[in-house]
Amino acid sequence: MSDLLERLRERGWRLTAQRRVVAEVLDGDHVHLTADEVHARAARRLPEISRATVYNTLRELVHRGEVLEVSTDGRAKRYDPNAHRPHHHLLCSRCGSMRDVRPTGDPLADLPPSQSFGFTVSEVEVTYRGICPDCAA
Amino acid sequence: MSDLLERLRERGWRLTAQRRVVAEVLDGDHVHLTADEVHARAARRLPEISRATVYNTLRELVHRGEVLEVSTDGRAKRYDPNAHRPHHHLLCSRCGSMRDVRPTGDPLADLPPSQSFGFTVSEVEVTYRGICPDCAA
DNA sequence: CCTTGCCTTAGATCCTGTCCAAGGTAGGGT
DNA sequence: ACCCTACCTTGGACAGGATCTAAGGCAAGG
Repeated sequence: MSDLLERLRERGWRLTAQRRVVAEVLDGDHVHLTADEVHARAARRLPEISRATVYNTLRELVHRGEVLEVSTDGRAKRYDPNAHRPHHHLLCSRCGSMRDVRPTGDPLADLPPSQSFGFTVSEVEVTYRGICPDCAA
Repeated sequence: MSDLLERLRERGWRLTAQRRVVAEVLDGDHVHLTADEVHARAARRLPEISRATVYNTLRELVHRGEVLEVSTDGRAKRYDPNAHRPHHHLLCSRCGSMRDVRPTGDPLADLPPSQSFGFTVSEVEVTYRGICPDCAA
């Protein structure tokens, strides 16, 4: 993700300490953090960073297609830095944690035109739900 | 859904005017209403019904498997009375409206065991996103 | 028809996320 | 190297969705 910042700057993104830290946090563990978790981690390196800035930055990264926003059943949204390789998610119904998965098959192909009801379909999201090893223990 | 109330009463559900009205609202148009929409419609027949009761009743219907709860990307959850026939959803990214769809193929079968990461997977949800005919117009 | 325990209610409260006005700063221009 | 100015950041207010609470209401078994 080091080139991410470079790429964005070329597209006219003003590079600030706050944005750098947010990007670095996302680049880190490749987990799926909530906005508040991103804020907490960013604040370890930049204590004055505000929640609003984290939200703003995440929103823009999502907008620019650099980060994926995944909603998790009414809990806080999670942010997935793995935006460039198509994949789906495995969600723990108990604790809300997630993992990336790459199922076989193409669900978009599984939607016959007769089932489109006039929608212009552009995206499919597949969510597998279950109990994660930690919660099962 | 007329037998729904019967079924629930047999399982020890106390039958009240409020619960009856909520069930009737859901049974109606087979659309996907939000909790507030359910409340609004219920209030047309039972003006004193409170939001809390609608939420309580919906939560229980979901818990008992009689109604499906579908989250829609940070907007209000929607409630789907079509809980007994497996299907998936088509969601308008602009207005949040939904339709049921029945794609071919079984996404659960598309998740190889090597991709389960120790989760006990019990459910798959497929969400097709796009623009509905009304919003495209 | 009475009693009991489950329901309902209004309103407070919580959680996520967005908005706002005021002050700060990156970085192009000179 | 320094200034400007447009863009960013900030904290706190705000909004929407959903849950919780304490007090009173009522279904339905006895």
